[in-house]
Amino acid sequence: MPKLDAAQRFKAELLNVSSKAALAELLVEACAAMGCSWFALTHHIDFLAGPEKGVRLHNYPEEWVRWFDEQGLGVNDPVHRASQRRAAGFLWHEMGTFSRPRRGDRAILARARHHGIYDGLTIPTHIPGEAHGSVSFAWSRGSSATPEALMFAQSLGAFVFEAARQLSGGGAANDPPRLTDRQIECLLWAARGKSDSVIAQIMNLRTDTVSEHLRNARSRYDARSRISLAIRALFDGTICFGDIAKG
Amino acid sequence: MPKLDAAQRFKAELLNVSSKAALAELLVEACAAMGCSWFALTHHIDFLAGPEKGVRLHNYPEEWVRWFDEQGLGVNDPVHRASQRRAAGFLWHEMGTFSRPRRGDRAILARARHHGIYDGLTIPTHIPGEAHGSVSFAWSRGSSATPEALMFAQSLGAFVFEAARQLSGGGAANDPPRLTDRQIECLLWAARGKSDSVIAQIMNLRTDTVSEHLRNARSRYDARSRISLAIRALFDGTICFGDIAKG
DNA sequence: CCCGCCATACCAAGAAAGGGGGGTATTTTA
DNA sequence: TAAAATACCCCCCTTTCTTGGTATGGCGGG
Repeated sequence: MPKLDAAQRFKAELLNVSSKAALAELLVEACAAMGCSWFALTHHIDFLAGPEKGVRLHNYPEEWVRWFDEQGLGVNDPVHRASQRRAAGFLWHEMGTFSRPRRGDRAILARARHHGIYDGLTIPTHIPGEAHGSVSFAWSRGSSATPEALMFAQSLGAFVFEAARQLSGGGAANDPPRLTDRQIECLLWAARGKSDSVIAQIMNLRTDTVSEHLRNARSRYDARSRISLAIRALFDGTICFGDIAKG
Repeated sequence: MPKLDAAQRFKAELLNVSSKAALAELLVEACAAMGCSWFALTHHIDFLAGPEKGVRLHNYPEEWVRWFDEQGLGVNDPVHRASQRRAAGFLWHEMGTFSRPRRGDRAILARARHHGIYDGLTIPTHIPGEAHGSVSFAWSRGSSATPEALMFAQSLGAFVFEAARQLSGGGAANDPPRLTDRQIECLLWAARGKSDSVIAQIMNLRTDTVSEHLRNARSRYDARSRISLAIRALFDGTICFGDIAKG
């Protein structure tokens, strides 16, 4: 297993990549260093735009990817789902300890094995309001993802992500709508399930004023319902679960 | 500089910490391994109101912290600001290359030096919609944060974050309600902002059936509104942002 | 200095949607 | 075989969303 200084050489090269091809090449090298067969990088910029806008790079077997795409999986498979709820990297075979399995998950994993993909690890990375993604490395039959590999991948993951971020146009791309203080306050109460009139009582305002704040917030997010508003604001970090739970 | 296997031992211990004191002790050890003087861990679940709700752990000089708090800094200092817009860890003295300095930043950094803090590095970590945080390590005069230390810290950062997350009650959820397939399907459309009648058209059902599914889902979550339902289901992982974005 | 822009707060009316309550009847599954 | 899950139906009230307004105070550019 590679040492820290190997990781550092990768890091230096990652920060200088100028094309997807170069990035892919580096990831192949990382695979070699860890003794695994495949890598997959997803970097998806905008909640609304879907994954087309980000970077998607991998060397998975074509048939597996075709099946995966045909099924309309994408962010629906257990690995991606788990990566949305974690800060730290994880081994696929330990996923069950922190992510609740869903019906159909086993079928997906079985299908992956059918294509030779037996085990793997994933490093999630998130930047609030900008991009979310992950880097995965996958092993074929006979070998499996080790804690050592996880450590190595963990030290690289964030830099892979930064490289992808640069390739897809950098951080300046999309800043989320800004809400005013009052709009956020109203939104938080709404996210707690309060009606406009109750919010008005709480905030000592007229009901119409509350409606007005939420209306303006919706229009800034181009959201037609308060539920879309809440979820988009949650996704981009304008509000967070802690804010909501607090009330 | 420590090797990857040292990082791994830290990781194993991090995942087992049961108190803030134990976590602090581990971070002191990490400092020793890197040759730095101070660590600072912020894990803010609530980032408008300040860090009271999350975990805040550090061994900075008391006077520095007192000044920092009195100034009402918090997320306003250059390091924290940079950490909100980065996925990868960074050295403080390289911050200028990716984060535009703000008026007052220099004064803050000068003040830190006045308290002995000359250089450092920070590893940001984020989980969309849940928590934002960072781990920093700081060096006193004469030494400085090196790329090697950054690599080491990067490999640990996410696990430190997960440890803090567990301590603040984020990770361990008591078993959440289970929704049926149809309930989840309806909920996802609702979370995308669709009305019951529209959902019914999409799913080829009567409007009442959709309302029924959502009513049952609400009752399982003991939620009075669909917005509470959606947010709680999001929080416990029954649905995730990716699911919602997909539609 | 005035002007526009924005945040804030308030008002009203009507159409659409959500939520609570009561039902019935199949099919699947444990 | 009993319990769920699924699908459908009704009524009634509340809430949300949309579309029109008015008015105040702050802040920066010309």
